[in-house]
Parts: sequence; structure tokens; C-alpha cells
Amino acid sequence: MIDPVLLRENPELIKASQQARGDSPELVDDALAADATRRSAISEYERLRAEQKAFGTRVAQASGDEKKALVAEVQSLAARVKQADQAADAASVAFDDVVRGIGNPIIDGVPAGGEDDFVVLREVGAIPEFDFPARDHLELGELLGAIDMARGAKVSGARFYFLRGIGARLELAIMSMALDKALGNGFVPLITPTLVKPEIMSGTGFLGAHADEVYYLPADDLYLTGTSEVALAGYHSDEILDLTNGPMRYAGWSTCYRKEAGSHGKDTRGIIRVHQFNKLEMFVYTLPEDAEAEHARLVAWQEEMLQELGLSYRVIDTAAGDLGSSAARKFDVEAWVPTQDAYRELTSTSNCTTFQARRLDIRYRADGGKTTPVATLNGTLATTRWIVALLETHQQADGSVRVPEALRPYLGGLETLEPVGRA
RNA sequence: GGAGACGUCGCAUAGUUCGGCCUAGUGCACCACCCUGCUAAGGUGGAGUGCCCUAACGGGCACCGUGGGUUCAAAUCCCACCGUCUCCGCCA
Repeated sequence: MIDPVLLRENPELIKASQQARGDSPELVDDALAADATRRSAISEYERLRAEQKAFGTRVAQASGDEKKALVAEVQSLAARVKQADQAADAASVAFDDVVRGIGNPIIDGVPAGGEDDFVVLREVGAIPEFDFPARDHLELGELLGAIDMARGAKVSGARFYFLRGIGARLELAIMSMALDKALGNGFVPLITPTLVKPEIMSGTGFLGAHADEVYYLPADDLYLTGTSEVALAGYHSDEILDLTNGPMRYAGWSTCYRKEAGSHGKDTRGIIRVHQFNKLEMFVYTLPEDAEAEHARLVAWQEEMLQELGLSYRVIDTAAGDLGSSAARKFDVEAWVPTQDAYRELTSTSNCTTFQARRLDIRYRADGGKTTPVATLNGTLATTRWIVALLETHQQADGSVRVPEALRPYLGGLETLEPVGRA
């Protein structure tokens, strides 16, 4: 949720952000109007209610005929109070509805435009070259007995898969390596629920434009989370945090579920785009003034992971129109995938400033003791998808795959993944 | 799934019988000041969260698990839901 004070004091700034996102600037004027309506409705209710309460004291002290007369007199007032109360509620709901449609004001420097208008911040590592025909990750996965798409489809349908043998171990290895990196940087590990209540799902902003991406269990009114960010953000909802000892950093380990609606025919081969995968997610609660510096740290840790795994990548500053409604800025780290001749997203890190915290009511005590929304940030540290880049980048002519040194401790010292006879 | 108990301002509690002196009391912890040259000493005062009005001083409204309802008036009465605990049953 945007800051209502900012809305009142600097609507032009929010309009400019809406423009950059390709969203409606008119919403800002609608919100201002709804805010005015709401506030006058509340004032009217409170005035009447105060009158009624004063009357109540007199009624309580009176007796006999005098009391009867007073009760009769105040009855019509009670009706007006009820009416004003309902009007105030309705005006508040109307205001919320409009405000909810406005995205987090973007940070200065975020490129305007849509998906293709990102800015490349840097490219790191040489593009891998092969003196043999490179195999794609699925072919390698099948040779290694690591990925079984056919049986995934048999059991659960398209975009489901089994990781088996070295594939299963590989995922655990990457996840564990990420967990160790997180631990080394002061993150508290957290294995999170993957089914959450509607208010947590909407509080994190995932029921907005991308609601059709989310699995929902109507019988239980629960949502399956597409990232542990949801549970991690909800973890401290309705709380006042103590940030005097620095930011609170959590590393959430969870399975993630995504419908991938609207991407039919895209990335149908292999495990690039699937309905279910695992992810280690960083999540930080920090002071608003420290958020941008923390954002830079999150990207740096992500880059360390890719570098240690020997992957080539670029970092992009995502354009405003491609940000989620909660994010004020988003950096993606994209790894080079040889057989696609393209960079593909492996991590994403968003600075949600105070937007998410305001909706989830997560605050800290600022100087003077005033409660103020915290800033929240999140970013990927490892996912199942990393297997794709890893297999393709380190493949060798015979279909074996070299294990980067940093990963070996997590695979019992294994240096090479060798093809198996059967799958 | 069945039966029962419970949910109050950080923690612990009073208040719910029978609606109105509850503007929610008290203890602990907390903050400021005073007193005492020391130790878990004593005194005075302050202090919850959100919203609304105001340039400010200040004032108002809401919140007793959540949401409805009854009433001139609800922590208190009624309904539904959520959560916690105890016992029983069931269980990959």
C-alpha cells in the first residue's frame, strides 16, 4: 500500500511512477477524491457518536419518567449514528479499493517501460564455447539419469517432473550451498508453510495482476505460495520490530507452486518453467533509509553464488512496467544458457520499500517512539532452475558434467557427473 | 471427528453473575523526576495501537480473539467463525 501522506502531499510523484509503469495516473486523482470523502465521512460519524455517548451518561444517571423521556429523545440520534457509521465504513472500503490499485512508487533511476526496456548493469564471465555440439539440459539430465519429465507428466501432468539420482542430489547440493552462504551472512533459516490464508496472500501483493498464477484450494480457502516470500513477509505481520541491532534477515526454504498460466507453449522442454520447484529465498526487514544499500548486498550475494558455480551472467535493472506492484526496484541476475543462446533469469531481488510492510502492518519504533513501517526486501539465492545453467555450462563432449569446485563438498567430493546406462 | 475449558491495554490478572458509577482497575516490567552516599529500597508522575480534526496547544472516535446482531447504551447478552489447552476417537 502506498503512503497516504505521500498521496496527499506529493501526488505528482505517484502519478509519474504510474506513468513509468504504464499504469493509470488517473487512479491517483481518484484516490485523492476517495480520501477526502472518507475523511469527511469519518468526521461526521465521530461527531454524532460523541454526542450519543454524552447522552448515554445522562440516561444512566436519570431515572423514572426523566429516563424514559431521554431514551425516547436519543433514539433518532442512534439511528443517525448507525447510518453515519455505515457511510464511514463504505467510504473507507472505497478508498482502499482505489489505493490498492496503485503500485509502489518506483525508485529514481528505474527505467520506464515494459519487459524489454530493462537496463543491463553488468555482464560477468565469458560466454562458454564448445568444440562439440552442446546438449541441452534435458538431454544431459536424461543421460545422467537426473531428470525424468515423462514420468512427471504421467503422474501429475505437463510441467511436472521427477528429479532422481544425481538430479535429486544436485538440487539439494545447490540449495545447501545457498543455505550456507545465507548462514554465513547472518540469515536465520526458516522452513515455511506453503499454504497461506487469503489476507497474507493479498498482503504480499500476489493477488493483484498475477492472481491467475496462483493455485487456490477453495474447499479450505488457502493459497499455495509461489515463493516463500509470502510466508516470510507474513511472519512478522502485525508486529512492531526491534531493528536497533541491525536488519532482520531470513532465509526461507520452500517448495514453490506456480500455475504458469498464459505461458502455454513457452519453455515446454525441461525444467526451465515448471509448476513446482524448490527455492531458497532471502528476506530482509530493515530501516527504510538502509533499504537501497541492503538491496545492493542481496545482489552481491546472488552474484557470489553464480560466480562460485562458474556461471556466466548479466545483471539487469528491470523496467518499471515489469515490476510487481510491491516492488520499487528489481534486479534480476540472468545466467547464460548455451543451447538457448540467451540469458535466463536465475534470481530476482526486489526492494519493496515500505509498501509491503504497510499492508502487512509491520513497523519499528523510530526516534521519538513513533511507529513507522519498515522496509522489506527479498531475493533468490538458489532454485531448481539453476540445474539448467549448471548442466549446460559445465558439460563435456561425452555427456558428462564437471562439478564446480564450490559445489563438490555438497556432493561428497564428486568431481564429475557421469552418464548412467538407463533412466 | 466428539466432549469440555479458555481468549481483557508488553507479561500476569480483576471486571462478564444481574448491560449504564469501565473514561477497563491492580501487580510486575518500563520511562522521567525526586529522595536515599551502596545491595530485588522508597516517593511522584508518565506510559498501548490505529484513525480523524487542528498551524500549534489540544481535542475526538475506535479497539477487551475476529465478524455480525440485540439495545438509547455491550468487555458484559445472542449468533457464527478463528485460535489455544485438556480428554476421547481416528491416522500415510
